[in-house]
Amino acid sequence: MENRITLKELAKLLNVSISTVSKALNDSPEISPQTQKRVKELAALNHYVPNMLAQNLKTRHTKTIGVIIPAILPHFFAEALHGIETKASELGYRIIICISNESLKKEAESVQTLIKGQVDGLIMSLSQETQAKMEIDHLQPLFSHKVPLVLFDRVLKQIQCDKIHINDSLQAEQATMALLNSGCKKIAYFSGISDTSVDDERKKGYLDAVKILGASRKVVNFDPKNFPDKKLLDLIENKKVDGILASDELGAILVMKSALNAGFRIPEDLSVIGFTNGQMSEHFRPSLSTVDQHAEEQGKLALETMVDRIEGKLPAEPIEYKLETSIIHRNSTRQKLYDLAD
Amino acid sequence: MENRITLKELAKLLNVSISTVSKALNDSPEISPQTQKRVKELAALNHYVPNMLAQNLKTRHTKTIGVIIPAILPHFFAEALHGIETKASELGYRIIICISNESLKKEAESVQTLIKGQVDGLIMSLSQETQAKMEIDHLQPLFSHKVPLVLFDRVLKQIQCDKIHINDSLQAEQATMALLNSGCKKIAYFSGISDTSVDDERKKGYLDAVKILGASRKVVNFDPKNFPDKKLLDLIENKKVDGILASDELGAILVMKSALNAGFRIPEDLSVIGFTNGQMSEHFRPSLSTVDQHAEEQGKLALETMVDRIEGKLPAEPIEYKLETSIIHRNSTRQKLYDLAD
DNA sequence: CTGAAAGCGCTTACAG
DNA sequence: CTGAAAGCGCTTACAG
Repeated sequence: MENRITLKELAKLLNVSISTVSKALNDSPEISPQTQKRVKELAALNHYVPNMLAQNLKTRHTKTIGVIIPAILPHFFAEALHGIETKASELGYRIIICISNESLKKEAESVQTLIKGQVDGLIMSLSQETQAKMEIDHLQPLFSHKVPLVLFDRVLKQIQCDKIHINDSLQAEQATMALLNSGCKKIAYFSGISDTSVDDERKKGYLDAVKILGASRKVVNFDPKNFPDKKLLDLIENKKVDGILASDELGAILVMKSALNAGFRIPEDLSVIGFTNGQMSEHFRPSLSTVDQHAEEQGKLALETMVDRIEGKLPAEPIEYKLETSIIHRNSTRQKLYDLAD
Repeated sequence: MENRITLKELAKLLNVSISTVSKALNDSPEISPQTQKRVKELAALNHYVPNMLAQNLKTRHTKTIGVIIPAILPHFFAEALHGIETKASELGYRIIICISNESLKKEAESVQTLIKGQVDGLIMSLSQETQAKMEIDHLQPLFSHKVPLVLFDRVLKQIQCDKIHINDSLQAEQATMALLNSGCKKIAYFSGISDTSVDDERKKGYLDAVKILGASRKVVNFDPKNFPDKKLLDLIENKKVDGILASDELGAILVMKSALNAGFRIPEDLSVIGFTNGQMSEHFRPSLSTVDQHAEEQGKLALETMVDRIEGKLPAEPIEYKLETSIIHRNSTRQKLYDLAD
C-alpha cells in the first residue's frame, strides 16, 4: 500500500499530462497508438495498479456488493454464498461479507458499515432475531439512501424489495403428503429454527396438509444443542408418530440419529424428510430424503437480480422469485411415494 | 448511493466551513461544544453517512482485509471463514472474500482485483493447483506493493510471509500410531486432496509412523466424485487393511460408508481416523474419530496476525504459528487407544 | 475556536 | 491528438 506509482508520477516520467496517461491506460481512442504504447509499457514496468478508491470516488460506484447472512456453517448458507460468489466474479463484481450470527444487533451494525459508500447494493438473508421481532428499522437507511436490497430465503413480507426464495409452504405441504402417501399414519413437524419466516411457512404447509388429509397434527420446536429430545422418543414410542418432517438438515439428521440409537428402524418404524439438501443428507446411513432448497441457485439469482437492479435493467416495482423445487427421495422414506400429480 | 448529503452541503446549511463540520463530526477538541452539537444534530437529521471511499483515499487505509480461499463448501473453510469474520468484526475490520475454486487462474485474478487499493492486507489459503504447480508468481504484486500476506492451512515454504497452520505431519504420525496402538495391523492412507501441502505433510507423517513401527504402507489417492473406490474394498478384503487414515472429512466419511455398505463393521473390521472435524464426523453412525484442525482458531489467529502486521505491531521477520492439535476419539476407532505420552 | 487551502488519485468535459 | 482544469468527498496542517 505504500510505494505505489501514480498517474502523476507516470506522467512526469513520460513528459506528458496526467490526462493523457489516464486516457492511454483506459484505451481511449483519443490517444495515438504510439503514446498509448509508451504509456502502457512504462506502467507495466513500474507495476502500476490503478487506485480503485480514487476511481470509485469519481465514478460513483464500487462494483462491489455487500452480503449479510445469518451464519456460514449451515450448508445452505455456505452453498448460497458459493452461488453468489460464482456469479459475482462472472459479472465482474466483488462481494463483501458480514455474518450476523442470527443477531439483530450485529445485522444492524453490518448494514451501517456497509452503507458507507463501499457497496453498490446489499444482498441479505435475515437473522432469526430480526424475523422473530419483525424489526426492520435498521434497514431504513438502505431505503433513504436508495441502495438496492435483495432478500433471499429468509425474507419478510413487510419489506419492499426484490426477493428470491422457494415456496416453502407448498413444499412442506407436498412433503407431508408424500409422507402420508408412503404409508405414514401420524406425522409430526420438528423445527430447530423456529421464529424464522421459512419455519413459519413450512409449518403452515405442514398444517395445511394434515388438515386436508384429516390427519392429526403435532408441532415440536427443539434446541439443536439439546438433543436427543425426549419428546421425540416419546412421540414415536407412545404417540404412534411414524413420520417426521424436519425444518432443516441438522434437525433431520438429529432426529434420525436419535431414533436409530434408540433402536427404531428407518424408514420402517419412522420415515423422515428434511428441508435443505447437503452433504450430511447424502452421506448419512440411511441417506435422507430432502426438499431441495436450491441454495446455489438462490444465491446466483440473488446476485443476478442485484446486478440487473443496479444497472437499471429492472422495472421499478420489486420482483419476487419463488423457485420451483422438488423432493429428493432417498432412503429415509419408504419406496412408492406416489407422485401427487398422478 | 444517489442522494447522500455531503460535508459541503451540511456546511452550507449551517453556515460554517467544511473543516468545522468535519472536525465536529470527528469529535475534535478544537470545536466548541455548541457547534459540535449543532453539527451533529443536523447530520443526524439528514441521515448523513460519511463516504468511506473519500475517507480512505485520504487516510490511505481501508480497514478491510481480503480473503482468498480455495472453496467454501468443505466444513473446514466455512469454519475458518467464520473465525476470520468474527475476529474481524471484533477488531473493526471488514472482509472481502474471493473463492478460487482450487484454480490458480481464479486465484491470480482475485489477487489482481483485491490489490487495487481496496484492501489493507490479504489472507489466503492456496488453491490445489497453485500448490501442485508450485506457482507463486501471481503473488509477486503483493510483495512489490508491500501488501501484507498471511497464509493459513495450505501454506508454501517458498513464500516469505506470516503463516498459520497445524503440524500436519506430526498429527498424521500420531493418528497412525494411535490406530496401530488400538490394534490395527495394516494401515492405509487415503487422500482425496492430493497435491496440496497439507496432504504432502500428512502423507509424510503417515509414512514416518509406519516406518518407525515397521508396518507396511499403502497410499491411495482417490477422486471423491468416483466413490466407492474399488481399491478400498479390495484392500480390506484381500490385503488385510484394517485401519485407514483419511486426509479429509469427506474422504473419511466416504470410506466408512463404502465399507459399511459392503458389510464390514466399524471399528471391528476397519478403524478409521479422518482429518478435519465437522458436523458429518460428529453425526455419522458410527461417529468419526478425527484430528481436530482448529479451523475457527486458525481463522481467528490469521486475522489477528494480519491486523497486528498492518498496525506495525510485529517484528519484520515473518512469524509462523503451528497450532497444537489433538485427536478426538469417537466411535470409528476401538477403545483403548493408548496415549503415546504414557 | 473557526476557516482557507492543499491534497489523496483518479476521470472527464472542454479547449486548443 | 494532447493538456489544463475542475471535481469526486473527505482530512489536516496552518493561519488567524
